[in-house]
Amino acid sequence: MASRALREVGLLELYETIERPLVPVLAHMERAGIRVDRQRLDEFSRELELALERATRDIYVHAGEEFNIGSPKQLATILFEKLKLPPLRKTKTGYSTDADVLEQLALGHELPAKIIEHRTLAKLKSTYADSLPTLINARTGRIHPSFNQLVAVTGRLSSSNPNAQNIPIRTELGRRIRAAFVAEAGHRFLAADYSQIELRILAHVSGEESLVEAFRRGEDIHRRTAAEVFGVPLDHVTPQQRDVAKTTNFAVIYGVTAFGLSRGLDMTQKQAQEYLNQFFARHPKVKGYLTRTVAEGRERGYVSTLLGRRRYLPELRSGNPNLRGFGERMATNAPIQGTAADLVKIAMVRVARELAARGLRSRMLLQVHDELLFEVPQAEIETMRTLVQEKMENVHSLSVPLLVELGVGPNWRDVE
DNA sequence: GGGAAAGGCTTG
DNA sequence: GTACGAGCCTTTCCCA
Repeated sequence: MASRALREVGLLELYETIERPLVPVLAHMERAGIRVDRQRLDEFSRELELALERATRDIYVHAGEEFNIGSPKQLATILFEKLKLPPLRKTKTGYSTDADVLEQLALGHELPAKIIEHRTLAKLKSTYADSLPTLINARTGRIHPSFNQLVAVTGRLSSSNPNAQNIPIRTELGRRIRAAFVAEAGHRFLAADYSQIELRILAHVSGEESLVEAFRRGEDIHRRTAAEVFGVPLDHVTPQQRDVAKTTNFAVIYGVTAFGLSRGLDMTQKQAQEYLNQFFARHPKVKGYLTRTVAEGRERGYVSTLLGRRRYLPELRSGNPNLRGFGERMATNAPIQGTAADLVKIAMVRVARELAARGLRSRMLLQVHDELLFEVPQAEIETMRTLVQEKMENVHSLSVPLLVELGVGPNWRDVE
């Protein structure tokens, strides 16, 4: 019987208290769906079309001929054969033309920047502005994403048809897509985000005092890291130093390598290695935690989250150094990403339970890994602010506080 | 004509 | 040779 097998591997509680109760919560979210403003997207699509036509004409002029801009193969021929620009990186089948490469090439020619612009516009148009309206359900007038519980190996959810977890936010143009996700008349969206949840989990599981103390004091964690790594007082940290520290912090969570960090920071591998050495010198317990986690994974064959969720990693015993390296990065990342996923899922179950128990009309609509989005009747806004923040922040007691940031607004872009 | 692979871009 | 986890789009290739 399944529950006996789960009990034997210590996963019964995870199943009974998190995964199974989550099923009806996800079902409710899928049935609820979310409203998107078709007119707004259609209008934006027409604007994008005009911008694409302009960009296309520009590109043909700079290239000296017409070609299919959507074809990396044809683009590579133009850039690296016709225009003799330097090929910076290879793919399996030819020369890479990705955004990183094009940004470098843009320093020496006008065409690459135009290609980037064209790709940005084409992406927004095809994936979002033109696709989302086709997914509007005729009966509900809303789109109904699927939340997949059995896809991501770390325990995260994924989302499809559409993927509601990669709606643009980083650029002004992209945020116009987000603005088309609108709350029902008489309602507002309430967005609740965990602040720095993965770094807080790293602080907790490693026991690293400098991180734990910084979070307890409510400090800017990247600034604090910069001060330590660069050996300067907190108020002498430059924005550039903070940026380096921020990237380094993420690199550690991702399973750090000097190579990867050097790419992220646009510096030599040697310089990146020096930052890492300095980081680990100042954070010895983080170093110890990472080493311990990999060793344990190698011995047991799997690594675990705080709540016992497992990721099996046979790669850790591979004789192939490349494969083993992958395994080691996955081993350091999975417990952190997976613990965050566990905590968010628990919070979802508890918030849903509270909504039902109190007969509230607010509905949970989306989960984006460390964020929950609710549709809230005007009259319930203050109640929901308090309820959601309390349930999320107190989901589990750690050695550092969990902080949730709230925003309210008429659409998913303008929540503040 | 259709499916799979490749390359690329979006997000946390 | 490399950052961790996903999904969707267009082009290209290959086979029936």
